[in-house]
Amino acid sequence: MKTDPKTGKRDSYHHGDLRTQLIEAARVLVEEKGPEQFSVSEACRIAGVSTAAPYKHFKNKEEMLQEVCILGMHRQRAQMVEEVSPHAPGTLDRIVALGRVYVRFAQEEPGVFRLMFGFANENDEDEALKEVGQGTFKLVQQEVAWCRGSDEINDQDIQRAFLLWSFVHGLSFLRIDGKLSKVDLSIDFESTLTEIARRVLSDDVPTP
Amino acid sequence: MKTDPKTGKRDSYHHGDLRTQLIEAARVLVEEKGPEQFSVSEACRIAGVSTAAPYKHFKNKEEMLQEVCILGMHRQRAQMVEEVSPHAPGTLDRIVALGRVYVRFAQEEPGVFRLMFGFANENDEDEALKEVGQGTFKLVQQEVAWCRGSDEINDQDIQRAFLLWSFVHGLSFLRIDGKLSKVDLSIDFESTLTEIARRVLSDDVPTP
DNA sequence: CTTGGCAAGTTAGAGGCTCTTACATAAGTT
DNA sequence: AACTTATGTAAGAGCCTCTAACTTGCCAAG
Repeated sequence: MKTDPKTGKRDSYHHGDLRTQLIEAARVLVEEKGPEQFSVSEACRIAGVSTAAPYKHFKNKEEMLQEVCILGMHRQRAQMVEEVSPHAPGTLDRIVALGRVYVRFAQEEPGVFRLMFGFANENDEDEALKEVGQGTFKLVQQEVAWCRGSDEINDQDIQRAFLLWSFVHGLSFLRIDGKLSKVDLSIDFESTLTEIARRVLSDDVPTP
Repeated sequence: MKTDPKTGKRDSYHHGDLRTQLIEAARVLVEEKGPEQFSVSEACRIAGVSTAAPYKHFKNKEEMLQEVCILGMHRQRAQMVEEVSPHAPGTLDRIVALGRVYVRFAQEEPGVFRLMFGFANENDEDEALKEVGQGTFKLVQQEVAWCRGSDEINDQDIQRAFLLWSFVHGLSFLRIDGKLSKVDLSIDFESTLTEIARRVLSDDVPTP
């Protein structure tokens, strides 16, 4: 059932694992050329099947990209959970860890990261997408509440979690869009994230 | 030289103002359907010319979108300059005004706003784009320096300006991507922006 | 062991898009 | 009036997405 990577020919008529391999091919292509430039045809060439084959597994191109998108969100979340775990609950370190994963994921998989947001707005109806996204945001809210010394998330926590999210989101996009190179200042992300978390989570900030 | 909006027919063989009208049609389409969905053919239909006509005025589709992009950046900058002027230099109000324009522009012209960033990364070579973008960022840096009580921009100012930019950038994108509606908390942008500016520009922030 | 059904491939093709080439027309210049 | 240049059209190559109809091979029931 294996495909020959050179010729794209298969042993048998049936592919065996086309759906999975198409998603992986799509992921690679999205990363290589950006979400816009991705074409189903090219993914077919990689998987070694006819251009009509994907339509047995996906409704259309969009649904294919959606799978890439969801897998990306799961990877991101898994990294967050892992990277947060070494730190004691209720510490800034955990919040910084979440931010670090966010920014790093954007840098390591800019194509998928773009897809995750260039996409979700139009496909807002999709429940799976919405749920994963909200779940990840809940992680941040919970950390903020713990930092405050409470298990319960209140409105202020949500507000502050959203501010932190906005910040790392903007930072991630500016970074992958190369806007940082124009700031001819090298930025240490670790300390920047810590600094921002401190400023957002402080209860009392003097007016400058 | 006028085109009949109903039939798309013209009085004369020559259009007279095709370049301008194509850019405007492109802007409208980018706004209506998003930068991805924009097609040159559709712009031609609106302008009432053959699909080959644009190629007398633009190298390709990308160059057409680039014009839309640059005009957008100029609009954004003009709004900033105007909205900042009523406030006294060296006040937080001016910084907040810049942020307000940024977020508002994203909301009022999400298509063009997306284009301005989904685009610039690939077309980094283009000098015109780079210059306008850097110029706008310089505005923020200058305001930050003034807030500090100096005319000279130092490294800390650049750093802080970049933090502010990251924040409003992320806020803008999360907003137009509808991620805010999922935070079932209504957010007052004016006070949020003020709060963030305060926190970023403070010299001394207590550790939470 | 045959056979009928189903899942998952194929080929062919419709209709859309970008962009090129060759030609046609208007407008300005000498 | 003739030449030149700018700006339009028509036709078509070569992509793309997605559909329809056909084919192949697996699996289960008789």
